[in-house]
Amino acid sequence: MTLKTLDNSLEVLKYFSKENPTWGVRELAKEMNISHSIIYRILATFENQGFLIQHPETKKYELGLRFLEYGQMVKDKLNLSDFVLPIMKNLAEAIKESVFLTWLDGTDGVTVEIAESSQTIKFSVSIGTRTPLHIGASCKTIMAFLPDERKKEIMDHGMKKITPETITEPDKMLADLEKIKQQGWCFTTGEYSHSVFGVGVPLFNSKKEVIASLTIAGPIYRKPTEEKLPEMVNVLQYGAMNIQRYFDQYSFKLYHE
Amino acid sequence: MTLKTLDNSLEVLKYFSKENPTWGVRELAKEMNISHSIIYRILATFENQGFLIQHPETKKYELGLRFLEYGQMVKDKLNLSDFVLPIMKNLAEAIKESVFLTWLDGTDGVTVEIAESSQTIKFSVSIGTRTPLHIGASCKTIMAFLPDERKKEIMDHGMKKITPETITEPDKMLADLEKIKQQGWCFTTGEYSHSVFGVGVPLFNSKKEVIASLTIAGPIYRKPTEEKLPEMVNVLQYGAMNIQRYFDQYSFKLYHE
DNA sequence: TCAAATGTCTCTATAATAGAACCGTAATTG
DNA sequence: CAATTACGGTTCTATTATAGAGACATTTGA
Repeated sequence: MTLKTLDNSLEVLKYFSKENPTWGVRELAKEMNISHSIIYRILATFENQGFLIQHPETKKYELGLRFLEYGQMVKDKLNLSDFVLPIMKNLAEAIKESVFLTWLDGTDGVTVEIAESSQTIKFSVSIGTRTPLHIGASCKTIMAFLPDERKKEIMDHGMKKITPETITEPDKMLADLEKIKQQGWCFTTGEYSHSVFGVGVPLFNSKKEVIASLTIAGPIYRKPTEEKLPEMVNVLQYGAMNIQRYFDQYSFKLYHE
Repeated sequence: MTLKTLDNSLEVLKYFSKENPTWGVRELAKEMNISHSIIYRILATFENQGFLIQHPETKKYELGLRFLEYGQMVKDKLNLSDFVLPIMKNLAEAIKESVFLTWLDGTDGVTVEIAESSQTIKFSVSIGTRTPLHIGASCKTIMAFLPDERKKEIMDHGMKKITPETITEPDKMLADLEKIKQQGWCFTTGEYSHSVFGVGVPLFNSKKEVIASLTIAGPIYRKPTEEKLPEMVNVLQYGAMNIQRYFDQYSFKLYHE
């Protein structure tokens, strides 16, 4: 059983996004179809604790500095920048496309580390970005290696179509995942964004459970030809192997182990 | 009026620190002197929403990936890395000590950006670190330029002594702050940590209210001599002036403006 | 100049929470 | 190896905090 008040409050917090970073009390109440009194109390409480701040003139609320602290703590705990990021940077340089690490978190994949391509046109994504597991190479790579019951949970959780290419039919998805699992990698075009391609490979914990994926992505006009794809997969798998070795060696304990 | 349930829950969250990143239900309940049922419900609710995760074997809780997202959003909003960080890096190189930017947040100063010294022995601090405003050069610099009633609030909020050098007597503090305000900078030794010196200067918003400070810090054995100090202050003030110009120019809107 | 929208506050029926007691399991210890 | 302690999780009900409508003073904008 969960606390309803806290649950609602966290739901409110989720409306503070990159697209909508500031909210007025009644504005947010209208958006959520909730009484403005309730929203007011929630926002005021978050503000009291430094999780939100209120602009003294506009009276609107936005995320507070408290999140810097917590975000940094999570980052420190993941401890990817010392060993994993350099590997990713090398990869990005070799392939000349952006490389990113996606972590499994419930029914989402979360971008936890990025090495951007040096090209002027490149795939770009923020740390902390959250994507449903049925969308795109980085996420489907993870989903493919999950137990069947987890796959079902994720599909039951709802498969939103965000581009025409997004797969939303359960049967089609299962067939696709099966193929990914067998070949050990995933290649997609236009699923996450209509102008992006991606190639992903999985990463596992010591119990051989999938916990993350390593993915390269770039603009669709640079997508690999059928002959070039195996080579790209090879390079990516080599990088993943190095990261995997680090996970194994240091008995990478954080999350799902 | 604030929501008690949410308030308590956020208080619980604050126990997840760098020093104590993982907590079991009863362990945390004991620490907080609260029934373990209550703690359990709070932790379970946070976990449900991805703000905490539970280790499947030890059953202990730690911060979840959701904070990566929020932390990054706050960082993006501050938008310091493009213009301010390079200035800080230049400063750090010129002075050969670490330089950091501290933001006013309630009764605390929060480290929001860092340029580390290239020396092997250097002052090091994490982004998001929160320090009471009465401690150290970076914080006292801010406090000195706050209105008197805010100073009183901060002192009433409690002045913990964390080193022998920490000033905790209100009268002594006020005299110290007055001096800082008049000279426009602050030099401290051993207040934050017994082995650290710091020199700080204030930064203001468009209404001339203090919102942050720029500080250099290093090991106490490299602290500037009385003759060298003015030069160091000069270099620091020059950097601060550049940052200030950026704040003014781009009508730096985030927080306290 | 008037009307609509805003953040904040007050009130009370109602619904959610606190906290003790309990459960089965896992770890610890004599 | 048996007994004890500690653990996360659950159930129960008296108590308490919350939901939600409404009012208020300001501000905004037509």
